[in-house]
Amino acid sequence: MGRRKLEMKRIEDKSSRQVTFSKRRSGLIKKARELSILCDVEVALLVFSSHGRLFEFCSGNSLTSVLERYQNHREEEKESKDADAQGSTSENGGKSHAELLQLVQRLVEEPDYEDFNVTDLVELEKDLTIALTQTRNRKVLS
Amino acid sequence: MGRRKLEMKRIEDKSSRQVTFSKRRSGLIKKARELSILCDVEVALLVFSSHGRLFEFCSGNSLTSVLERYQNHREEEKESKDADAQGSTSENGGKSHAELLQLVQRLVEEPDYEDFNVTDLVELEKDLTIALTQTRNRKVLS
DNA sequence: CTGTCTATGTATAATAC
DNA sequence: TGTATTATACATAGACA
Repeated sequence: MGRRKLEMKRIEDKSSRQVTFSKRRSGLIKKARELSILCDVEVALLVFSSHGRLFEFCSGNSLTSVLERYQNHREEEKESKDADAQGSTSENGGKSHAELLQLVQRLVEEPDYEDFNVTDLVELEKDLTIALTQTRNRKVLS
Repeated sequence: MGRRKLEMKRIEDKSSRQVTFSKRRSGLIKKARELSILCDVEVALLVFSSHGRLFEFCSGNSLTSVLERYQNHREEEKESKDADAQGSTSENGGKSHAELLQLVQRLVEEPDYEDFNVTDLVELEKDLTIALTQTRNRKVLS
């Protein structure tokens, strides 16, 4: 977005890093504001400079209210996870991707694989959904 | 940034609004991530869709830790405001803004003002820097 | 609703002051 | 140290699948 392409790693030169920080920070805040206006959604953004200075943007009245909403959201999320964690193998969300891959592979290669029953399949579906969500999140970030 | 320029107001067509939300949200998260990597700073971003879904980005391990840092920052700020509301010359940062103003005024009006030596000037500079930082913080938060 | 394409509008890295 | 300019890279609106 400038004269040349930047590698995605920490800018080593202190001076350029500072300049880039200043420019990109305002750009980011501008875009956060645009998103909240155009799409009529709540947005909160916090940036701490390396020297501890705080820059923030918030679509509504106060960042505090957004943060409260975040806390509520986390609690609700936790409750719903607890609710269906009854069938889950681990607290934080099903099997590892490697495990899932093996499971799916067995299922595909051996259609009569006898350890599978409806309960297993329901759990498998849930794990795949989680894995899918995680993968999508990573994609957005790359 | 597309075929035509968008007005900065809520997009009325529900479908376009949703599409724009999806695209700009990923763009914003990507840029938040780039800022945190390139400039080696802490960034937290929260977006609530109109249907209450949460999308978030956080540069470190957990949003919680960033939010804690935010809370601390607010407390420190409150303390420093309280401090200079008293017109303090106290521990945490030099002279009151009123005192500084007088000092600078004397310096400007009387170039030969005799009480100034290098040590005083160094201290003055330090005080001005602190005052500047406090003013900037207030500006950012307003 | 998700992905793709592409013309255009924006953001910004480097540079000049 | 900013501030302004410019050349590029990037984001995305609209259209379509």
